Amino acid sequence: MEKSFEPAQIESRWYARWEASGAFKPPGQGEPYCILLPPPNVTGTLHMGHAFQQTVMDMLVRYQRMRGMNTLWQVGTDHAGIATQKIVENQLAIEEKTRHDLGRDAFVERVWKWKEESGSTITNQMRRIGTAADWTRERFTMDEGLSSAVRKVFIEWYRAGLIYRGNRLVNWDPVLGTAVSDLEVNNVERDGHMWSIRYPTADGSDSLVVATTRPETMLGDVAVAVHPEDERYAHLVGKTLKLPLSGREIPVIADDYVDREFGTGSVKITPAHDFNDYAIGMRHKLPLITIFTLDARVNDEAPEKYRGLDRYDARKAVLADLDAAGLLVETKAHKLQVPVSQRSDAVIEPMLTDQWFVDLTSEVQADGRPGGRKAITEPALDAVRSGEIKFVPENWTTTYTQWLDNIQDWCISRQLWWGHRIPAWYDEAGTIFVGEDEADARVNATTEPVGALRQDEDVLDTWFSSALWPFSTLGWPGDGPVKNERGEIVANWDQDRIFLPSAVLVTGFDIIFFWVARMVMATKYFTGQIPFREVYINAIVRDAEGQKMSKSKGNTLDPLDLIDGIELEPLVQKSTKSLLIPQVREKVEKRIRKDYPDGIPAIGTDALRFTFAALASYSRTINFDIKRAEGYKAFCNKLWNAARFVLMNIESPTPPGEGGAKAPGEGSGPVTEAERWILTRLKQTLAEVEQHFISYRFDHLAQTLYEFVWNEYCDWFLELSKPALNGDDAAAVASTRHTLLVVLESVLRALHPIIPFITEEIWKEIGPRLGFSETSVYARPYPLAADFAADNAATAEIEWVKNALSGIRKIRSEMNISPARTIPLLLADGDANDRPRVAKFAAQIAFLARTETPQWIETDAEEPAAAAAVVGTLRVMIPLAGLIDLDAEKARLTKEIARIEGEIKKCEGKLGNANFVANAPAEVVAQERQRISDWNTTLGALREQAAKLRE
RNA sequence: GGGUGCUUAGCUCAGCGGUAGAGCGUCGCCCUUACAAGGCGGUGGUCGUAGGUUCGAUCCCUACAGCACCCACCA
Repeated sequence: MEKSFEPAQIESRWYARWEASGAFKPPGQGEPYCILLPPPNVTGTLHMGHAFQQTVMDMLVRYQRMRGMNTLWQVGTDHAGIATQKIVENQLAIEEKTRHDLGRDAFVERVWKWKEESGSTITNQMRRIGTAADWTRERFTMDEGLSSAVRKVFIEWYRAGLIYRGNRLVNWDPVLGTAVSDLEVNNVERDGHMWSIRYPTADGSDSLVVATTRPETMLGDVAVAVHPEDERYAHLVGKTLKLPLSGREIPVIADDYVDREFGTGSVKITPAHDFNDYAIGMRHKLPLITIFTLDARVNDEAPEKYRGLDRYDARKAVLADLDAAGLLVETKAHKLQVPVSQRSDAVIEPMLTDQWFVDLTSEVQADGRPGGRKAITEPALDAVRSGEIKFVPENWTTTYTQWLDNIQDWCISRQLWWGHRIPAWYDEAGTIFVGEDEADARVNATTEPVGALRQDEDVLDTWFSSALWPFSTLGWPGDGPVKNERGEIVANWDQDRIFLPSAVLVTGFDIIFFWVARMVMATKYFTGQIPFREVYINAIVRDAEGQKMSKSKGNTLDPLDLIDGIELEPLVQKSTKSLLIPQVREKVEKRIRKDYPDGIPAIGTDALRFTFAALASYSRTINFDIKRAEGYKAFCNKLWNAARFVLMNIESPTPPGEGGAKAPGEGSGPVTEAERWILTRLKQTLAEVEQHFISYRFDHLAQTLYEFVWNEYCDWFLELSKPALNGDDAAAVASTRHTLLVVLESVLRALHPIIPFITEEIWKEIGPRLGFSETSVYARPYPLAADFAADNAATAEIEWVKNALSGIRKIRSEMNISPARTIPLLLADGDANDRPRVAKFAAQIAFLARTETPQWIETDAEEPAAAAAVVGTLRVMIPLAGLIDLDAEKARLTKEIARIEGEIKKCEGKLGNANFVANAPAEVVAQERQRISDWNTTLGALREQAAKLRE
C-alpha cells in the first residue's frame, strides 16, 4: 500500500468496476428493499443538497444490500418543465430568438437535444459520489413508459370526475405566461403604499372612501364591500356608487369578510384579480371584469387612455388622475405581502383562465352522491394518520396533515411547451374528448364530435408525473416489460411490484407538499398501496456560518470541488461566470478570495461522505464547514495507516500464512486479553451501529465508528499489540495477527456504507489474507454484534492497563519528562489482582509508558521520593531523583486530593439526604455508594503518597 | 393569525432525569520504526431567563426573551 491515503487514485479505480459487475442491481434474493431517488432536474448539476441526500440514501442502500436484502435503488431524472424550458429559452435569447420563432415542434426538439447533451452531467456526478444506484433501470419522466403512465392516470381521474377543466381564478405568472400552482408562489414582504380613494355615490350626494394597495385594479371593480354591522356605512349599503375614472356604476354590498378596523373599513371588490374578492364576488353573484391581458397590461375593458399600459404604469396613471380629480384622499407607506412566482420572480397576477384541476376537495360518496370522502386526499391523510407511513423526525407528520387538511384543488395545466401534453381534444363546439390519442378519445366519447378535433395546447405540471414515480418506474400499469430507447428492459410490473412500497423516502422538507403528499395520493389511488413506509426528512445544507447557500452570495460549494480540490483562480472563474450583475460579481469574487485564499483542498469522496454522515442529526439545517471535512479526511488517513500497520506486521518478520491465511473462527480463539477486549468493544460498537441505522442517526453512526477505529483500535489495540507481536509467545503472535486482521476487516465492512472507496481499496488487501473469496467488500455481509463474543474479565484487565498507563503519561507530561526518556517505575500497595496484572502486562506498560521493568516496593521497605498515580489502591510511581521537582509534585498531589475531596463531598451530600436514599432507585443509591467508596480508596492512596513525600 | 424548530465549551453541534461530551480551535511537550492528515497531556461550560414538578432538572412542565423556518385571504 502507498504510504499515505490518496483519494483521487483510489476513487478512480472502483466505481466503474462496481457498476459493470452488476453490484448495484437487485440481487434477486432476500426481502425487497427499495429506495426511490428524488429525480433531479435532468439538465441540472449536483449541489451540496443532492450530495448530502444521496449519501444518506447510499448508506442505507449499501447497508441493506450487505444485510442480504433484495435492494433496489431506483434512479432517474425529471424533465422539470418550467426550469428546463427556461434554460433553453435563455439559450435562444442569446440568438435573439423566442420559442415562438421556432414553433412548438422545433422548440421541443431543441429541448430534447439539450437534454441529450446535458442529461448525463448530473448522473455522472452522482457516480462520483459513489451512489450504488441501479443505472440499468434509469428512467426519465418523459420517457415513453412514464409518459404512458401519465396519460393513463389523467384519463382515469378524468373519467372518475376527479380531473376537471374550469374557468377559475389562478396564479398567473405574466413573465412566463403560464399558470402556476399555489405552491409555486411565495409571499414576499415588500414596502408599498396604501391609498385611500373616494368613491362618490351615483347621485353625487354622498361618498365612501376605500383603502387599497393596488389602485390600478379599480378599473375592474364591481362593488364596494363594508361590514354588515358597520354603522358608519349602514346607510350606504344597497346604494350605487359611480366608479371614478371609468364611470361605471357599482353597488355597495355588506359582507362580514370586511374588517372594520383595517384601512377605511370599506373594500373595493375586483373579483377577476384578487382571490378574496373572487370569493366575495361568487357569494354576491357579482360580474367578473378582467382588465389585464396575459402579459399584465391593461386591456380593452378599461377606459381608452389606460389601455396597453403595464400594470405598474397604469397604477401611476390612475393615481395621477385620481389626484387631479381630488379623489385621492390619502397615501401612506404600507408593508404588504406580494405574491411572487418562484420560477421567474415576477409578481403574480390572479387571472381568470381555463385550466385543468385535480379535485382534491369534493366530498363524494361511493355512489357518486355528495357528502362522503375526498377521494384522493383522505386516503393520503389516513396513510399517515394511521402510522402506516411514518415521518422521521416525527414532527413533520403535523406539517403534512395540516396541509392536506386545508388543501385546495390542484391546478395541473401549464401554458408551456416542454412537458406532457394534456391528452384532451376539443371539437369545434368546444366539447372535451379525453383519451390516449385522438382516435382513442373519439372511441371513448359519448357524443359525436362536431367537426375536427384539436388537442389542448397545455402541458401538465411537472409534479404530476413525479407523483407517479413510486409505481410508474416499476412498470405500472403492467402491459408487459418496459423498454428504454436502446431496447433494454428497464421495468416489468409483474416482477417489480415487489418493490412497492419502497422502504424509505429520503427527501427535503421543502417538497413534502410538492411531491411527498402527491405521491401518497396517486400511489394510494392507483395501486391501493402506500408508496413508502418511512419518510426521512433530511436537513438543508447551509454554509459554515449557517447562511443559505446561494450563487449570488458566493457561498455555494460544488461537491466535486471538495472531492477534487480546486485552485483559487478557477474557483473564482466558475463562481462568477454566470453572474450578470457586475456588483454581485465583484462581491462574490471578493468573498471567495477571502474564504478560500488557497483554493479548496481535495478531500475526496469518502471524507465528504463521512462529513455528511457526521452532520446528519435530526436538526433541520446542517452547516457545512470544510474544516470538519478535513478532519474526516484525517480519519480516512488514520484508517489507511492502521491497515498499513496491520499488513506490515502480517508480512514480516514471519512469512505470510501463520498469521494470515487462517480463516475466521479457526484456531483456538484470541489468546491475549487485548484481543478479547477489542473484540468485546467491537461487539458493543456493532450493536450501537445497528440501532443507529434503524433510527437514521447517521451522526451517531459515524461517531461510534470513528471512536472505535481511532480511540480503541488505533490508540490502544494497535499499541498493545506491538509488544505482543514482538514477544516470544508464538501463539500470542499468531493470534494477535489474526485479531488485527479480523477486527480491521469487520471495521471495513461496517464503514463501507459510509466510505465505500477506501474500504474497498483496503479490503482487497485484507480480505484475501483472511481467506475470503468475495471479490468486493460490498459482497460481504454486514458485520453484526452477534458475530463476536464479549469478555468482561478481559475488558476489566485492559481498563486497568489503560488507567495505569494514563496515570504514568500524565505524570510524564505534567512533570515535563521527555517522551524519549526511559524512566524507572515503582509499584506499591495494591490489591490481590494487581501483582498478577503487573506481571502479565509488564511488557505493554514498559513499551507504552517508556519505563524500565516495574519494581515492587514491599510494604515496610524504604520508599524513595516519587510522583505517583493511583489505580484503585495501587500506587504507580516514578522516582523523583533527577526527573521531578519535589515541590511541583507536592503541588500536583494537593490539587488532585482537593479535586477528589470535592467529589466525595458531592456524594456525601446526596447520601446524607434521607429523601434521596429513601426515594431514589436502589441501583442509583448503590452506584453512589460505590462511587464514594472508590473515591475514598483513591483518596487514601493519594494521602499515603503525600505522607511519604513529607517524610 | 396558525404551526414547527432552535438557544449546551471560542466556533459547529451531540446528549436529554442520576459523575457535562465530540469535532474544529487553543496551550504545553514530542518527527517514539502505521500515521506530524500524527502521538501524549492540558485549558475551556453556574447547559437562554424566571418559576414549577422531583430525593435529584441541561433533560419534564409553565411563562418569558431572543433566533430561524413553514403555512395563511387582511384590502
